[in-house]
Parts: sequence; structure tokens; C-alpha cells
Amino acid sequence: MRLSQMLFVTLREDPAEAEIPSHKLLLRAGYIRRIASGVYGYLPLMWRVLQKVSQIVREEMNATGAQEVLLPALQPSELWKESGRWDTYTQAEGIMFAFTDRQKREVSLGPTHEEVITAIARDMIRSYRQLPMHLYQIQTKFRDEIRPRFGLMRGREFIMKDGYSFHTSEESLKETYRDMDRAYRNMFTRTGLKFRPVDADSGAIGGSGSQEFMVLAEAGEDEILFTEDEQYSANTEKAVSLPMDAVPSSFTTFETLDTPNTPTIGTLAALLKCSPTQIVKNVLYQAVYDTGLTVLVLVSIRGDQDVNEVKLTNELVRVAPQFGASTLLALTVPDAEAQKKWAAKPLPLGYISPGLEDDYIVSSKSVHPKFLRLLDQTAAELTNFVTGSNESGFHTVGGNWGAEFPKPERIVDVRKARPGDRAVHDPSQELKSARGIEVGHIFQLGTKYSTRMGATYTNEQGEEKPFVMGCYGVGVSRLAQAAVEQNHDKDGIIWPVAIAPYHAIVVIPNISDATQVSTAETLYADLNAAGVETLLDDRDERAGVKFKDAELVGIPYRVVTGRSLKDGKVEVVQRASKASQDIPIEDVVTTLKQWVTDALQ
RNA sequence: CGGGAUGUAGCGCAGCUUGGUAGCGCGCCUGCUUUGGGAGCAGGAUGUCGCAGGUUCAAAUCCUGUCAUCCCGACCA
Repeated sequence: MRLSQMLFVTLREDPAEAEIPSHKLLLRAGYIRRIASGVYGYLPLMWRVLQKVSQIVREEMNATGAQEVLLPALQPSELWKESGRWDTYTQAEGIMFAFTDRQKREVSLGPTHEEVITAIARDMIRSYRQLPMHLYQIQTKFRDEIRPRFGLMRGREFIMKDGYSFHTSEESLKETYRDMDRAYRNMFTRTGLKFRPVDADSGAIGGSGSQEFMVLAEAGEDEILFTEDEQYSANTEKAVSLPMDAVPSSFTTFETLDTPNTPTIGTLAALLKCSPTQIVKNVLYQAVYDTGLTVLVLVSIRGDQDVNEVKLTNELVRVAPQFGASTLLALTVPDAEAQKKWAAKPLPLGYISPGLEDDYIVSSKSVHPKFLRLLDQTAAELTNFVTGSNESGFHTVGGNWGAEFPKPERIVDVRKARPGDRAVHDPSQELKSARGIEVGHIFQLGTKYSTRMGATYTNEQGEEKPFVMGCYGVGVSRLAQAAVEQNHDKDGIIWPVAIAPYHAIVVIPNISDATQVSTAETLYADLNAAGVETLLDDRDERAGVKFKDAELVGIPYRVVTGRSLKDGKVEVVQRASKASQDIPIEDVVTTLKQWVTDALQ
């Protein structure tokens, strides 16, 4: 492609809309344009990058035996009602674009495709003889993100590879899951990214095992915890660890102490001259289930620890059947306004005890009459502990479970792991923190969707069985931007060769010099003929402009038909290292061909 | 949804406090010069000042509403 004919517009200044380097660079170098919040046009260079990424993903998927399909983005509400996700995805906290068409049908733009694929499998896969089966697509997804951010990183419309596998057994599922783990490592290695697979929470999609693939970058939205022996890494949402040991309590008898102005753990520990690890902290949450029932949740946890709300949410979903519900709609720390709706009398905020009486809850049909009391493992182990007295300004010390305080039945892990904690697999290892961009996520779904949607096959014994399913995603457009976030310098983008829009760019410093032009034209044609994807900068611009643009755009190799022509050579510059060398004209094609081949190994 | 900010030429911004006929830089167009690190000189085009009301002789500027965008938080297969 000739730059003189391409839709190619670069900006000298950073656009006001962009915050992080990759977003600024993609805009400045003319790869993308914003059309609406979280909605971007992919311009010619970007589309080539996206196609390269897609092709790598496609090759690795095909190599595992998965088959490519293309499913509709426009989806009927019926399928989502069958799976039970219509309400959760369209109500206040939902992320699905949903609307009513002119025939008054409810439809949505697909944020994900479990429903559609399960419907197809239900129709077309009848026998165990057809299994396992793995279908995938590379598709535009729509999610009405509350807050789109950072260009393609969190868009409302984005490109994703999503695959779904169907099995007769957990063993078969695990086999494909392992295949996908390997395929994903291949893909991300081939795209030239530094990444780390981590244990993950499976979130609203459900299922048992799940692993995320993180591209390491400061601008990442996720925090990951890992050990240096590389035996453990996990999303902070999911991470488990050993907390520091609690300091044995110095209190031996149960008594109530006057502790004015100590609503926080810090102030209380300072007043009593005790360790926060001797304190039981009681945190109140308000959960709303899909039946509309509000349940007040009292979590007791060791004073130095924090509640991981993702773990808490999972725990609350697990107990949903106790309340006749199937899932959780919202989880909040109730503010004064929210408390008014159910509190029968003012709560002793900051001084709540694990034994907070149920009569604080006003009698109402929509509110469960008792607190759901959860005891975190860290607090369950404490003896003679300090905690609230339910009376503002007073705490009790020397308390024990089963004595002064009834021990809650549900002992859980809802503790947030943090850097500095010891690793579970090896207590001598300390957890470290890094930031990452989630570019892939693989799940073992199990039978959640197939059961709800009645998607079954006939097994060898002639019995109807629900499919055992897995699903596997790659954020294609996000990955492309993550590559820029990880590979740039002050002058612009440095594309890994495998996903660069072009491998090389031939720059003519002065287009009024006939020798420069003819040499460049020949090289341009020969390089392309040899399979080196090459741009020709034949614009009527000064040399400086062309060099700046070539660096901004990030093409891996730059060939300059300039000064060295008099020696029968051209200058060849590597974008990443800026290393420059003069190469005889007749050797350029073979040299670059070799470099590209080596880089793609 | 809570907090903060911004909407003025294609892009980046000033002007708004104190109302008076809209400006700068870059980019774009023309010409001449220049030609290996975002050129110089000369000339030129481009604006419903986000939108709608209101106040006023007069509104980019003041008031009210509204829409959009960005940042922090909440949220986020």
C-alpha cells in the first residue's frame, strides 16, 4: 500500500479524550476513531492488526479441532428467559443492550452467546456419538458498560473470540479445557505478549473452574497476586492466602469497656493498645435476591482483614436457595438512607457486635426477618477477642465464640488476599502484586445452561443427559490495544512482528529525487512479492515527517532509500531498537524476509 | 448511580471573572523557497461558540434546563 493513497492521518498532539499511552497512540497514529462513548471505528491499519490477531486465534483454535461459526449478534429474549439471564442482564445492574422491535418483540444485542449456542446444540446434537464438539466464532459483542474506558480496553462494542464446547462428561470437558489452556498459551506467545495465566473467579457466567490470561501492564484494570516460584498466581478477586498469625489476646476475662470515639479498627486498637488481629470486625451488607427479597448479612472477620466482595457474592449465591431465590441482584453496604427502609431502631454503627439482635430488622414481607450471619475463618479462630457491644462508645473484650457470642453456623472464606500474605502452597513464599489486562478467560461451565435450557443428548444407555459445557473467550480488540500498552516508547508504537499491520515500510526521503523513487519502487514491489508486507511512503512530505510517522505507527522495519544509495546501499532501521545499518540494495529482500521469518518463529 | 471536570474551526487550546460584532498554535488550500528528523516566507478557506429556553438594547460570556464527553468510585462472562 502506498501511503499517498491510504486513509492515513496522524495527529501531532495527544487527543484530549485519551488517558493511557496505548489509547493515545492508537488515536494519534490513525488506527482508530471514536464514534460514541466506548464505540470505535477500526481504520485500515487497525483492521489489519485485528485480522492478524484473529488469524492467530483462528489457527490455534482450528488446531485443537474447534470449528468456526458465526452466530447472530441480534438475539431474541426467549432464549435469555430460558436460561434465566434476561432479568439479570437487562435490569438496573445489567449490561445488555435490549429493546423492543416494531412487532413488539423483545430483542437484545449479544453480550455473549451461551444461549444461542446452547439452542443450536439442543437442536442439532442428539447423540453422544456427536460429542465432544467445540464451536467458536470471532464476533462483535455488545455490552452496555456503565463506564467505558481506555479506548478498546473496555468498549461497549468490541471484537471477541468466543468458543463453546459440549461434552458427555466432566473428564471430556477437562480435556478440552486443558487443550484450550495450551492453545491460549500458544496464541499469546505468538502475538509476542508477556502474559500470565491466573486463577479466576467465574463470576456471573457461573461454573466451576476458570482461568484468566493476563497481559502484564501498569494500566491494567485487574490486580493479580503471584508467588515468585511461579507456582501460584490468581486474580485478587479469587486469590487465597494465609493471613499473618493473630497476636494472642491479652484479655482474659469478658468485660465491657468504655471506648469513646473508636468507630474504626485503627482507633480502637490504638486506644486498647492491642493488635487489630485480636479484634472481630462486624460488617453489615444488604443483599437483594432475584425474588426481590432483601437479606441483611452480618459478616464477622478479623480486624486486620478486609472482605472480598466477590467471594461474598459467591457465598450469597450459594445460599440463595435458602431464601427461595436462584441468584443475587445486588450487594451493597447500606447507607443511612437504605437503613431507614428496614431498621427498626438506630444501628450501633461502628460498634456492632456479632450478636446483633434480629429485632433491629423491621417486620416486612420484602425483608428477611433474621440477619444472615457469616463468620470468616480468620475470625472463627480467635479467642478472648475484642468486638463491638451494640452500644455506641463501648466494646467488649475477652469474648469467645460459643460463650458470650453464639458461633455462626456458616464459617466461610470471604477474606481479601493481599500482597505480603503467605502462599497456601508454601508458607515461605510471599504474595506479590502486579497489574494485568484480561485478554482471555476459560471456564468449565458444567450443565448450568444445558439444564436450564433443556439441551440434552442421548447417551450410550439411551438416557437423556444435559450437555456438559465449557466456554472460552479471547478479547481480540482488547488484545490488540494491550499489545500497544506493553510495546511502545516515547516515539510511538512498537508492534510485535506477528501482529504489526505491515512488516516493513520503504521511506523515500525526497520524492523529487528520481533515483530514490525508482529504487524505492523496486524494493517495494520485490518485498511484497517475497511476502514481506510492505508500505511505501511516497508522500510529498519532508524526510523528518516520514521518519516520525513511521515510528509513531510502529512498523517493525524501515527501509530508507537515501544518502547511502551512492554506495549502492539503503539504510534499514529496526523500530524496537532503533538499530540502523546500511545494506546493499540487492540484499534487502532476502535480509528482511529472513528477519520476518525469524520473528514469526 | 455518587463525586469531579469539560463542551469555542479537523486536532490541541485561549477568550467567560468584568456582556459590546470570535482568537492562537497545529493541520488544510495556493504560490515561491527548502529537501535526512514533525521546514521558511507570503497569501487563503473553515465556527448554528453542544442544544433549548430565559435575562438584556446587546449573550461564547449571566441564569435555568438539557444533551454529550472525560476522570475517580460503584459496576464490569
